[in-house]
Amino acid sequence: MATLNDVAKLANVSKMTVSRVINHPDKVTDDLKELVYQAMRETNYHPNVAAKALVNNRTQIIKFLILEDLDITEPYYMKLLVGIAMDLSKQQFSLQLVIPDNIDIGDCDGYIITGMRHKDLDWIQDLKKPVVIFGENHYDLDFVDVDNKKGTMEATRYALEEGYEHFVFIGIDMDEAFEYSREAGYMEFLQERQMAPEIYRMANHSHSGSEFIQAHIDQFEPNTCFICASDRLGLGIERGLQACHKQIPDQYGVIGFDGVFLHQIASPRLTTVKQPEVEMGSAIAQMIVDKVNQNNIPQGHKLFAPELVPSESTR
Amino acid sequence: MATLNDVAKLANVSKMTVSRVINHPDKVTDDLKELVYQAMRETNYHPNVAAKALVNNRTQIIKFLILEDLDITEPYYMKLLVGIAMDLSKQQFSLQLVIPDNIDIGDCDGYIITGMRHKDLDWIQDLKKPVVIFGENHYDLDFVDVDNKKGTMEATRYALEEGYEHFVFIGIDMDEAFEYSREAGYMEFLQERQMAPEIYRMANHSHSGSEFIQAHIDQFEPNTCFICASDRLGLGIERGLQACHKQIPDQYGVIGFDGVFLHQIASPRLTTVKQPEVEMGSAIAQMIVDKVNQNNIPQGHKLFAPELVPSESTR
DNA sequence: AAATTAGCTGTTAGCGATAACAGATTTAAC
DNA sequence: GTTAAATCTGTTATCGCTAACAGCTAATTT
Repeated sequence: MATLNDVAKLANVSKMTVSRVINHPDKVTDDLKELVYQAMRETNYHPNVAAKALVNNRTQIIKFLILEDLDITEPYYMKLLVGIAMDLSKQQFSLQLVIPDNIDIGDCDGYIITGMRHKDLDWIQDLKKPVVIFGENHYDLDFVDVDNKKGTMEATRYALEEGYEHFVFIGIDMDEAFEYSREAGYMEFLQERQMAPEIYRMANHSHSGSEFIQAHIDQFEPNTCFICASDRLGLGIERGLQACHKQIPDQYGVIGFDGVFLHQIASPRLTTVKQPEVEMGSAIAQMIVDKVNQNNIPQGHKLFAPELVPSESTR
Repeated sequence: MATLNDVAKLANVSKMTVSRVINHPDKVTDDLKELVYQAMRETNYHPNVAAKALVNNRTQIIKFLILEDLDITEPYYMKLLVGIAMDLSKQQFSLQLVIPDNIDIGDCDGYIITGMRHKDLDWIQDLKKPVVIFGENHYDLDFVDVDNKKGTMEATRYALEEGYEHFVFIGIDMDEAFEYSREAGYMEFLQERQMAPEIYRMANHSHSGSEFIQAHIDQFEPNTCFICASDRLGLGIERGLQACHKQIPDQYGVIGFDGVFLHQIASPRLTTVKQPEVEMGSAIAQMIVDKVNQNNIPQGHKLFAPELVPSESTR
């Protein structure tokens, strides 16, 4: 591998000039810059990450902490991870995956955390390195998330446009910001139209959705659309309706949330609110790298517009 | 952070001795070793990865290449990744995730590759760094995989023990080693008992399985058990049977393969051949690290015994 | 008992990069 | 035209660690 020195010799300048061309190009004349760029191309120069890390007292490592139970979330993070990993490597950072039962050893330059709950606030605030959260929160922690409220709002609007007359929200019984936002989007849309919301909350499992429907099917008139807080619940609702011999999408509609894998394997395929996972991953990566480079200054938050993907579970 | 120097001072030895205690403990007397260990504990010493990497001309980075389409495999690799990541970080390596549409920049010490197909052989053999494959192959490339043959063998045995009389294999129409091994396990088991195998191959999608059953249900007498090459196919077979109003598990049994997420959300829950993903991940990590440390010498392969997990889709 | 050897431990140099300072050159100012 | 200021480039030292060699002590040999 070519080093700074090789480039410097070829360009007939000092290592320092080459280094400056890379890190402070404004402090070098254009002539020299051209020379150096040329030499870099000829030698196929790529900076040595270890050396850079050493001299900057960095590790070039970002840790990705998944605080949720993997058995539940398994498919969810794969694409997010891809988005994060792609962007981090472009910036010469690598990723370390950390899950709870994996004692966290070794240093890093920053953390990306997902699945954060209230109880985690204390130790997260005590972390000495920059942190970015995936998932909205009200703690002044920088975060990236999908616009949950907008998602359910559009889902409800879509259900209305497709001619359903009743709208029931199937939520997750968790005391977390994303759930409140999803409920809020649904409620706000209905209230603007003088309609009363109807919300049920349950554990985020397909079987809870299925059992719930079978136990309460009498309460739900035909032409009802179920807006669900997750595809997993949506899948369960579909199953429950099928067990009751109801027609989807004619008699009942179902809309999920996430658009991560599960909606594809549902039958009928689930209309869902799809999250732009890869882009969100990139954004998180960008945010944590910026934060590392800018001395841990706050970055605020970024909400991504979800996309309603119509499929077979609605008309 | 404490450095070698800090430890050395506290223990009243030279940096070199401390370094030796870590890397060549046999070349240091026990007394000194104790002293140094004590000092390391007191200073809470952790080696600086960047410095180590720099001096060893390493990157301490392993790349994980996923050559398959992520939309298909999404949930599959998450736990494997966790296993790999856990073990790699223990050895002070970090992971870089690489997928095809992500130009692969930057150096690394070794590769873990999954989803390899025949056509990939050439460039993989040309890689200049150690490689370990996830997935069996006949190319003399070191690999880790589940014992595919054993898996379908046990699945078929289980179906027989549960009283099914006919055994049909639903395979994936891919010309790859893992598929042949899965078929071989099924065939061998039947042939030992003088029974004729019956194999159908199709695309690895739940919908292909479902359509296949609906088109050919007449060919399959009751008391047949379908041994599937994937949970995805198993799920589809279940759906097809249900569409034909057949009883699972009484009239027909279904056994999947993988045990990665999908079997849980099937209804009835799918009996499956579960792969020990996390352990396989650890093994891959260990293998690639050994290979890096041992100058790229061949490591052979490791097959992991799968576990048959009975559930609702068989008696 | 002197000479050889084996076994530890310490010293030096260098991995590839950068910050801080010093030095050289150009430009501006009087 | 000399001096001061501004701008650019090079030199030196350093980040934390380890290989290679040098140096020392203690054990072994003759």
